[in-house]
Amino acid sequence: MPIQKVTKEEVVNQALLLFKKRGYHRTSMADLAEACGLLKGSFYHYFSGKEALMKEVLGAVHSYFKAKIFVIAYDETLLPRERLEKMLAKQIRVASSTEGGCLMGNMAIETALVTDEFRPAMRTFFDEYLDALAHVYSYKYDAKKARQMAEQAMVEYEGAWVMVKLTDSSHYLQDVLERAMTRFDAAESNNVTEKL
Amino acid sequence: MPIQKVTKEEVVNQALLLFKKRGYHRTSMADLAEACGLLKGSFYHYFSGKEALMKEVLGAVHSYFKAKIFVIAYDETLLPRERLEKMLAKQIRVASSTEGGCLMGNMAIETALVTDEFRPAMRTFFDEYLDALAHVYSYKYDAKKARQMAEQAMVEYEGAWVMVKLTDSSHYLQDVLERAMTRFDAAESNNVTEKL
DNA sequence: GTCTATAAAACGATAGAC
DNA sequence: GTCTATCGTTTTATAGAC
Repeated sequence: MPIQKVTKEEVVNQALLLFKKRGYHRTSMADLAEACGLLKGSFYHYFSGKEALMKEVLGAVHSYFKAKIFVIAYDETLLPRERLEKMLAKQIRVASSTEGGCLMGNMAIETALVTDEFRPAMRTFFDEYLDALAHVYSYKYDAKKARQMAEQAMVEYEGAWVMVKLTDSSHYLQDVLERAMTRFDAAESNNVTEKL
Repeated sequence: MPIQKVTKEEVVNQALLLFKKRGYHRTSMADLAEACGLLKGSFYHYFSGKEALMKEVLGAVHSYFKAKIFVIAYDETLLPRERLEKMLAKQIRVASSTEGGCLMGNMAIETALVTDEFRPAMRTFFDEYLDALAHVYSYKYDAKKARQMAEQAMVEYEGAWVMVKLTDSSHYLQDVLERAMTRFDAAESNNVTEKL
């Protein structure tokens, strides 16, 4: 009797952990199957292939961020400053809770120039991410400046993971958070400050 | 027939181009051989294997940056501000001149958590890079602050490539340069500014 | 002959797919 | 579990320079 040993959701979750830690090309279907306690052939019952599996993983990450991270930016029960801090802190905490840093950033670096398969999903993710950050900054800055601040926070965050992976010192991530907050607070200061 | 079709240097250079564009795991020995006009077996007269080849590539990149980029930071014929701008602009120009962005950053993301083989070489590279940037900032800031500024420029630069790869818009890199210069110039301002 | 860069063929292992 | 393709690697042979 075809009793399902693991749900599709669990398979996606295990795949997320492995892809995040070992990357796309270094993670084999056998690795994934073993992590789920399945025979590797069983995978094709859930997904049409490795690419389709990764797309589901990216979709799951996107859904999670939409529901748990991006929404914070629009939570009107919090002050804008609190939203920014909560958003960035949570994102750092979530990404740090399992090995591998930011899956979207990793995949962008590893696959963006090799295949177009994952690009649309990743672009949408980062667009919404930037929109959320820019929305918070827009309480203090005009739209253009808010967008720049969002982009700056984003590139600092992604770049910080490069250094964290090499050095194992997480202060790079904390510094990203602190600077993002400092820039938010600096809006009242002089023009020179605003340009930073 | 000891008539060399390609020199070892040319092999390393071709490998650099391919590894930069397609990543380590997506680049096969056959790909590399084809790019050099050789059969893949012939590679093993130059290198003991793929890892050894990559190590040579990383060494070549390091040597290039030492000779052409890092030295700018210590060039006393230039003003400190000019050094910073020249350094960052040249690095952006060099990395953008061929596909794939920053090889060191790409490799850090792709391999740092999977193997320790390349880690020491990459760490040394980024350490010297940070030292060079911090040295320039140290003309305007104390050692600790200069180091933070260097780290910020670094993470912004590496993170910018994530966005460039996804969006094909290079403004992310120009913004990194502009902000690094603005922070350099902001040293004379008030304390709030200096913290950015 | 000896040396060496390349070609050619084939190795075992492992990949993704079914 | 089996398939086929391809991976990195190894081996053998060949061709030209000394």
